[in-house]
Amino acid sequence: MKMTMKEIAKLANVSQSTVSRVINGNTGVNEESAKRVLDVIDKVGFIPNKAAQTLKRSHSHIIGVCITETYNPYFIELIDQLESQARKHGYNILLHNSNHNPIQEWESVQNFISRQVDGMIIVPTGDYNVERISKLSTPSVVITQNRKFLDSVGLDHALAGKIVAEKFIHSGHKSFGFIGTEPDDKYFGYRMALNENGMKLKEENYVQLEESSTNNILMRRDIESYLNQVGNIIDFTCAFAANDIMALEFINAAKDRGISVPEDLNIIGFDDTYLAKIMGISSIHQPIEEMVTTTFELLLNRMENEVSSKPVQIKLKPTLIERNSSNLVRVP
Amino acid sequence: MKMTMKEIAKLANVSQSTVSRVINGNTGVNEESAKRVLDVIDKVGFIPNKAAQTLKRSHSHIIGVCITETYNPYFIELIDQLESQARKHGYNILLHNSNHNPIQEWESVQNFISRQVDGMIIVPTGDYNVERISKLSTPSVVITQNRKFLDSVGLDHALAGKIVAEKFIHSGHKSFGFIGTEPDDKYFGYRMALNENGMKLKEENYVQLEESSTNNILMRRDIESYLNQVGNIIDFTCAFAANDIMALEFINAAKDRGISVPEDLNIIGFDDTYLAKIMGISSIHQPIEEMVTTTFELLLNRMENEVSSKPVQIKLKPTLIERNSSNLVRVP
DNA sequence: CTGTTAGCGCTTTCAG
DNA sequence: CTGAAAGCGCTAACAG
Repeated sequence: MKMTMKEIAKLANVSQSTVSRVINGNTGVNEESAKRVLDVIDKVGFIPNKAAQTLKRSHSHIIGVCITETYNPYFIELIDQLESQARKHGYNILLHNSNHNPIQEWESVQNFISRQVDGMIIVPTGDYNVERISKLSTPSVVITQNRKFLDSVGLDHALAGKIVAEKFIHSGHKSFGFIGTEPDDKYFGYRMALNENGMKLKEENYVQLEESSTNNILMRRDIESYLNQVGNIIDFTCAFAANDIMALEFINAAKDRGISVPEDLNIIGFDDTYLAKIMGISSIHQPIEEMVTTTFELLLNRMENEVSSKPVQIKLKPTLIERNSSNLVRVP
Repeated sequence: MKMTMKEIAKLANVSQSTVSRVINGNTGVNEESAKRVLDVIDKVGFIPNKAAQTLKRSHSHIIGVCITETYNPYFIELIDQLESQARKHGYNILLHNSNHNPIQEWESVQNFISRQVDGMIIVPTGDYNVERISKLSTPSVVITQNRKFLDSVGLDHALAGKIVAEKFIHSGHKSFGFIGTEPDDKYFGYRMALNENGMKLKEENYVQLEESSTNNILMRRDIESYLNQVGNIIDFTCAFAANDIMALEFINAAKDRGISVPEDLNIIGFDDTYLAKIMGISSIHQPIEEMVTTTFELLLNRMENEVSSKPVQIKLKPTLIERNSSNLVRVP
């Protein structure tokens, strides 16, 4: 069942190298023999062994992709783009999930190396491994975030925060909230823009979720506990959520307490996943397709040119997609 | 930067085969030399070339996975399980997405073969390729569906339909709806159970969505057009949706017309994705983890034993997870 | 316990 | 235009 070139060669009455030649582009092979080879290949359904090709050519046409989670639908759209654009360029995807675990991340990277991947695309678990990844001879690019040492294509999160802040201010809001895990650029950009406009983000209006709340039971529990803590009285009339799931969960929790969105509370999420689309939640859109396109440009460039120039940091621009949840009705 | 065993051997003053021995389990190697080798490996960060190993051992420790879409969050949970369980067994995942396209599916399979995958796990696009896949020397198992010719682990969809039907009848409903693309086992099981209980599923209560509605804009459009067609009057008080997204979209569309769930309309979805969990939608739960576990059992078994026994069809049992959307309030 | 040797299946000079 | 031959990095007899 599993043929080799040698056998094809015998069947077609040519040498193995001729078989190889016709498979790799036909250059300089007599039409007759070429046809004969092609016929045999077709008849027996021969498929060349890529392990051997990889060994010989020392490149595999595989790209290792390591993401941090699959919980957020955002990552699915990312995987989808990655897979389809990779294929467009003639590459396959070896997919790993680090689950936010730096050790697992490093193991994945080692695995990629051992498989002779031609490049890696990584959503890092943090700063843990980026520097040593940058020292490897296999080119990598960070996606979704910006990190030193490596090419990276992310989003201008601070600008996202600013856009949201300005939208809220423009709508006439006076008290603001934030829903997220640890403070990040989104948060800082949001707060700063608020300050610049003479507004303030009160500390008690930071609905802080545990970093580990990457599953809905925990997330909802954290939200409930916040709400109970403030006696079910939400002191803000608008809030920026660090992702769409958080936005949605907060909206649900509020609704259970008779607080309606957008009537009593305006919410803007982040990622603009289909969750936001289905539920009519305003959200900061990340241009995933463009992000992936840019990532491949960088990666393919590094793969082709040995030249190791300085890493570049690309920050794409976020845009606000307005839907019902920030559609001021009677709030302030 | 990229070392080979030969170089390690030289640095550690042993032969290449000794290096190979210590890497592959240390059996029968003098402790001294072993330690020396290990030290060198550690110092230079040597990682063996799996392409060479694959070529030599003629197995790759890769499993090819080909799914049909990423739109439904159900598939994400599937990918996640597949990846983590594969890793647990020492395998990596090569991920492809056929996008419901049989031609792409076959290309993926060929690609898998060329990469010497040890096995394949496939969500088929239909019956197009299963038979010829079954003839390949690489073992495969179908997941999520049941198909002839190949080992397959799916769900008892007809039973799911029956469970839903009985739940609705038990709640006292008298008129029933169905939301989905083409009629399938879910639908038939549902209708049959209804009939057996003296009830009827009227043809005009079949909210038929285009097969291609695998993105929310199209799906919503189809729902809207159905609703407009029936003059915004929903003739049923309960409906079974073929997946959670459809359920949610229908609930939203109904809500826009002043029809509340569960007050005026009960809905049960399918897949029990986090969408259902977050939104409080009752749904038929698919035991994804168990499904994947079973799939690996079958696959690993085929991979280890050359014996080609008859393909087995496994149908796991669905369960209904009741949430708010089927929580009868005043409907019938 | 360890080194030597012969390939795994393919690509790629090098001659002819 | 085409065959012979070397070798990619590794494993696994086979001798010692």
